[in-house]
Amino acid sequence: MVTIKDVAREAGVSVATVSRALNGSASVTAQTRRRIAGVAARLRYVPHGAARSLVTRRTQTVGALLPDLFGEFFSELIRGVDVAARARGLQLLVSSSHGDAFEAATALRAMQGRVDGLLIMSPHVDAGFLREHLAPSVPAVLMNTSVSGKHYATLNIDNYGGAHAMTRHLLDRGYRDIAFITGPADNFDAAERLRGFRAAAKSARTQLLRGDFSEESGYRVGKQLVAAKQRPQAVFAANDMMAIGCLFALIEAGLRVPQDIALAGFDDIPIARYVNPPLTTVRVSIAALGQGALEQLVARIDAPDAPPRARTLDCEIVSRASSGLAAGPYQSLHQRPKSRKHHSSGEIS
Amino acid sequence: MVTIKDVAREAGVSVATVSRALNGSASVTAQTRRRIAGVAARLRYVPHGAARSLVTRRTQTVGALLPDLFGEFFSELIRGVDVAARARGLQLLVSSSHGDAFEAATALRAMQGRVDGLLIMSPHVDAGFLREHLAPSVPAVLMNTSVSGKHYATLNIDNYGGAHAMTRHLLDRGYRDIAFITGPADNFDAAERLRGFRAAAKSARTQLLRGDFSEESGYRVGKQLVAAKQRPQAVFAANDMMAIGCLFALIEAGLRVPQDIALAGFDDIPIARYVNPPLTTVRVSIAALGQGALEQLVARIDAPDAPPRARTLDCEIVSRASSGLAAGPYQSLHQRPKSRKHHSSGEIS
DNA sequence: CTGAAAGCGCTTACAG
DNA sequence: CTGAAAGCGCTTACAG
Repeated sequence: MVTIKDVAREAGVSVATVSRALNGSASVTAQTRRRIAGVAARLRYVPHGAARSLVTRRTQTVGALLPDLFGEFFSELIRGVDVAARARGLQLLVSSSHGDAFEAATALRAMQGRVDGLLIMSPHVDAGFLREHLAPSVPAVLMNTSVSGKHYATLNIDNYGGAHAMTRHLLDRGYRDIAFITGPADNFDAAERLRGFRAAAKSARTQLLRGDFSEESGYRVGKQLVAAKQRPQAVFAANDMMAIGCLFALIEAGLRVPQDIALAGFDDIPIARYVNPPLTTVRVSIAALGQGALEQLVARIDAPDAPPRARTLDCEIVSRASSGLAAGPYQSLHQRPKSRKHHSSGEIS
Repeated sequence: MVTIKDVAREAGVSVATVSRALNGSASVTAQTRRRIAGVAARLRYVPHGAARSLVTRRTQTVGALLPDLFGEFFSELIRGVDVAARARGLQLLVSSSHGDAFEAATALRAMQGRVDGLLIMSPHVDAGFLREHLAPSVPAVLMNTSVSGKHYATLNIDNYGGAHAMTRHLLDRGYRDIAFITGPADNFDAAERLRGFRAAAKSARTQLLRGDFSEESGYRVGKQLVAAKQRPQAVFAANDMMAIGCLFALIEAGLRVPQDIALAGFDDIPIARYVNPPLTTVRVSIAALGQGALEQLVARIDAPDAPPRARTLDCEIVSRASSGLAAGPYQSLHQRPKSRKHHSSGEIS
């Protein structure tokens, strides 16, 4: 391994000068700097990150604690974080799939001391958990959390507003009898979406059907609806996967969407526009969530003593055929309003 | 910040003893160990990762250099890596979206010295690039690469075998006139898939149509096919996105799939089973790719001087309605059919 | 079984 | 502008 000593010896200067030259300190002759840079390049010198971190107290790394890495949502989230991190020269340490609070705590502790700050999104993380496992000195931003923004920086999707707007959208299209498929009872997003639906649907006939965010649960609810004596005019599912499961059940039973029953979801996952009919849904800019969270974290690292901010990201209604819009012309994934790239194993061109 | 000194003082022992107790060294009384563990917990002591890395020469971190983090493929890949890494107590540093070789080189250098080993998948990375930017002392595993396994550990998907098996599948179903939609000319996966098709289709009538892995290119090829005087009996696209683009063009023109023309893709992206008719395709276990790569890397870290291995992962044919299978009952994403496995080259060297 | 001390590779006041 | 030296927090031979 090549160290700063080797460079110093080779360039005929002290290690202090090498350090200053390579870190762009002003007090080095242009000539000396050039010579040192040349030697460093020739020797393929790469500074030892751990040694530097030990003395600077900075790792140039941020950690992301996520419930999962898989699926549309997390992959876009992490990419948003990655892009914003790269723009600031920060590395990204990820950790996910913590089945329980103990695993989440282990991951959280393992990250402390290796990162300058933490992005946290986890169902296991509440105020008590943080008090127990997160050192107060570690800057952190909580995402999609019910934890109060009083003591921690937070960034939430406007689940309430999105569900409210979608409910109004359905009401505006004339649907007066609307069923809502709920998400898991203990899920913060699900609760907020339900709250938004309830607030907007006060004047309508409503019913709640229990789901758990899975496609299967949507399918089961769809079967129930098919068997019911009186069907609602529209179904609003708390996420797209349930809406799609429900859609399959309705179509299997020979019902027409939206003529017999309208349908809407939440998330705008890519499959939403591929199903038949394409699904009306609420779009969340997930990349913006990731990017915004990283920027909030950087601000917090730079000014740890500033009061934490509680931010909320807007949603957008995407109206497609499942709520009554006429089918449009063919559009590829790449021509969507907000274009997103899709990679498969082959697309590593 | 709480350091090992604080724990030592509080427990009335030397820092050496604290270190030994906390790291599970045998030569510490159970009683001393207990006392120290108690003090450490009370003080919420977390060892400083950088300091430890500096002396142990281990970071307990592996880096993953990927072309992107977004989409089905990478999200599943990274999860496979993450799960395997967690099982071994390793952290995961990710870096992606390098537009050119310079960015990839920057990312590669930034990771060196912060990780114990590297997982590399990048279109910019070839033998020359590695010679230039990767220190020979850094253990690495290359994925989906054309770089020879002589000098580097590699892990590839069996693109050749998968394409070969799919072509045979189409031949077995009686299609004798098969068109192949190619991927980008300079893409390794695309070239291998083409090679597999050619080898298996020797006895059939074939034609090649140029695509670039994008949905649009598949759509364009579909339009060409519709306009052609004589159509092939089946189309095999080098990836699913092109197959889906092609499918839309065919359906738009009023052709029936598979009655008028059969269709197959490669990758088994989730959308493949949602389109109408569901798409016959080649499935790659991407999570297994990520997991396998991490395990190869760990082996390399543990035995840097062992000769590098070149491994290949099998693919699996997933037969759905687009190649003539009758539509089955409703199945959710999570209940995807286990279809027959084909066994090909398996492990080389 | 435990402690004193050296040292990992770097940065940064402090002198000059 | 440059160098000698201290020190970041930890681990680990080396003594005892």
